[in-house]
Amino acid sequence: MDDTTAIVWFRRDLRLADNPALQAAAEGHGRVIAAFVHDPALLRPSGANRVVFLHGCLDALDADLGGRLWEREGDPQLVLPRLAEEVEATAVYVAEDFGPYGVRRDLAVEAPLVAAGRTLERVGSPYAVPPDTLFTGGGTPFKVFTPFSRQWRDHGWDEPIRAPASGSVSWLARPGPEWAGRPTGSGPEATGGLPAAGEAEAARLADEFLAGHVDGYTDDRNRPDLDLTSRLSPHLKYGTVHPRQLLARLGRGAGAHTWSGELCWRDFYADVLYHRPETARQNYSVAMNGIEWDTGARADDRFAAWCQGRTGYPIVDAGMRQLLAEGWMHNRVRMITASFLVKDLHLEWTRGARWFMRQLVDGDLASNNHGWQWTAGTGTDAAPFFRIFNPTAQGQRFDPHGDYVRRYVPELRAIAGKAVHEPWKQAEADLFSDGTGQYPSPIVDHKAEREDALARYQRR
DNA sequence: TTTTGAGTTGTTCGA
DNA sequence: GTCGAACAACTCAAA
Repeated sequence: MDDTTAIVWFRRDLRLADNPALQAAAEGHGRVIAAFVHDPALLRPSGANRVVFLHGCLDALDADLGGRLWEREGDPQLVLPRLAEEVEATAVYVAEDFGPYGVRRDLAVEAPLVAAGRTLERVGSPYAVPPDTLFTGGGTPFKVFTPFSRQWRDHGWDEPIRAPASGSVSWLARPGPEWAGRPTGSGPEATGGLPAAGEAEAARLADEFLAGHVDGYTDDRNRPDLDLTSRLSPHLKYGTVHPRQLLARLGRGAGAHTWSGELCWRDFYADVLYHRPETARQNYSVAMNGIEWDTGARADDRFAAWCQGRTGYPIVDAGMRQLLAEGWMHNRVRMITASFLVKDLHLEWTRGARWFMRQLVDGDLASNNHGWQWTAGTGTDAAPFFRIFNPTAQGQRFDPHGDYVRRYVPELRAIAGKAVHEPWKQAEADLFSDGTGQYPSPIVDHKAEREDALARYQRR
């Protein structure tokens, strides 16, 4: 350790434990500054939900640092070099960002730093196995999940490192006077409350999940009514926990294997997006570019109905309303609602992906947009595009008692059991007996739209 | 180079 | 209700 100053620039790694960038900075420098930059370019597309969650994470991090988190607002390529000069830092440490914007931003930040005789040190990443690590025998990036996952498991990951003991890092106090305040997000915030943020909360969720529901995860994960998933996705998004910390604690059971596969999907899609950054907006499979999507006034009306959870298909509406209420949706229902937008309403996946990104507290560009591409049949999945979810059958199968639907769609609470998935079969008097307002009739006929979707995909 | 097996998560239909 | 086949045809990855 020498007598120099380093900046640890926190981005989506808002934790002290198992943080290699922080570790490297503390080992190499006598003084360390913890910094976070509120970047308008990232703030703009984020909905209020993620901004609120982010602020919770920053509050927790600042508390863990004894009030020594330096926050700034502005374009990082201006803010970071200025801060480095102000505190005479010789290096800025970050966890590497592999997203399309992150790669560009970090190069733009690095140039002026280097010009001033400083360095940008990329140490670690938000992934168990970072992008650009695994390749096929032919040396190309993987395009299929299963062979990627085999190599991912063979490759393995580092053991987590502990948080530095308190007092072992010389965190510099931030200067007064106090910073003006954080920029807030745009748009409405979830009406039903957002999940708790911060590293301690992530650890609590992990403890709870790994001690309990992980065992039944293989089957239970598909049941939105039971809601036995880990709820760790927002924490993985903001790095209040690293996947490595979770993988290190997983047992050998079937549930643990299935769940680690979800972490593998996260790494896979990050790898795919890194190698094909344009697929954040465009079809991964160019062969699908000819698919005809609906546009115009009727399409806009249908899109609005979908967003608000008023399609007349109960499981779809329950999911979309859960998203509005909580900024989160159960993954099975994400697939059902996505399939409905693309295959029943014939709207382009990018519209749905943007709406999800705006609402989701865990919204991650790679996972979200490539999940959408999987549903739309434009993505990495080589499987048949005629896989079209039947929203009624999916509801009956995965919400077998109708509890999930009734939780989020009050107009249907008068219908008991699984019959709630087919409200159009109810006598009108029974349907609205509790006076909670009118539930819409289905805005489209699934059977007909399924045929239409098949035809469109064949014509492409 | 050629061959071979496989590809997250499904639906419908008919026996 | 349960079960198996058909749904079309292609691309990927490894042998």
